[in-house]
Amino acid sequence: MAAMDIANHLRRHKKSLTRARAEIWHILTQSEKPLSPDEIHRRLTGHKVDLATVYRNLRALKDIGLVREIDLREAFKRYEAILAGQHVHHIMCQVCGRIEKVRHCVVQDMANAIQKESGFTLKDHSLECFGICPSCQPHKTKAQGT
Amino acid sequence: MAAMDIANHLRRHKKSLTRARAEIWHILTQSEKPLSPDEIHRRLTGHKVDLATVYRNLRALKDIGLVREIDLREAFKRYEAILAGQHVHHIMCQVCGRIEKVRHCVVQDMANAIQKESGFTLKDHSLECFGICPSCQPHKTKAQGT
DNA sequence: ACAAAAATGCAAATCGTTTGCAAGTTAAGC
DNA sequence: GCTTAACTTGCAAACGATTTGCATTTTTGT
Ligand SMILES: [Mn+2]
Ligand SMILES: [Mn+2]
Ligand SMILES: [Zn+2]
Ligand SMILES: [Zn+2]
Repeated sequence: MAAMDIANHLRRHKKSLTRARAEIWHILTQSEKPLSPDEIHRRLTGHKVDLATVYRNLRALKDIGLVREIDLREAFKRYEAILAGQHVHHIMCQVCGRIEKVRHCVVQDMANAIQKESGFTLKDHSLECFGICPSCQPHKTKAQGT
Repeated sequence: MAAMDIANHLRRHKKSLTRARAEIWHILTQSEKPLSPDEIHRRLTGHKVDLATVYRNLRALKDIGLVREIDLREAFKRYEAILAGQHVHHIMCQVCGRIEKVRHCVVQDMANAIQKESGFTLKDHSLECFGICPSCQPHKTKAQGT
């Protein structure tokens, strides 16, 4: 989604391009990881924006396909801009919480199997991974014999 | 997880096998789909059990690996018994809400790619699918030429 | 600039889930 | 079977993320 297109995309869906929306969109496009509504709210610097407005706008942006909602088993959801129609998943370190993108998606390969097994037509999926990031890898030391 | 083993599994974790736990476990093992805390609560027939107790027990069972928590983008989480250490995913119909198990898991194949791309060691993942079930498939009619 | 449509701030409401505490139940050893 | 410590429960209150009603402000299309 090119920066210029957002206004048109919004207009097509009868949504206005407001100050809050522009700023939220900018924050999301600049972030290297998905952000929570509260994180976004705290990064809003210009004109004051209510947290409820952040929630309303995230939902609006999600509804028209500009933003993706992500569940990483936290108390809240995270949101990220969908750039160039990209499809990504995430992996979160179970030790330090670091989050990275995973561009591989092997689920398409699964769709046929699912179709045969259950008769469902696959439309969408969530795949979130959890593991241990390079910095948190347990150091391999020689066994100390108890 | 054989029915007899649950008591031992609980004991190993310093948990008691209470009336509520036994009944919740029974309900989960009988259900063909993951249930919400409220659904479980409503299915409890014997001695009265508080909803808070259902939540506490679901968490306890999850913590010791007897139960899996599932997020299907609803307002609540669902829970299912982990039988025989099985690893399953789910697919939910976007039209009627029907939920079925997906036994295929292609994520393992992805682990190597993730390891190479991000250096993360994969420990766990969530994969939930959304689509259209056989009953809800749009009927293919001949094009009417507008 | 103008009227209509959409969005916002603010405060209150929602709602799934959690928690403190006193009372009840279970586990384990005798 | 008792006895006690550990664990669990009911109940009501608290929590925290998210949503909503409504009066007011901003944005849009002409
Ligand atoms: Mn995918
Ligand atoms: Mn899997
Ligand atoms: Zn880490
Ligand atoms: Zn269906």
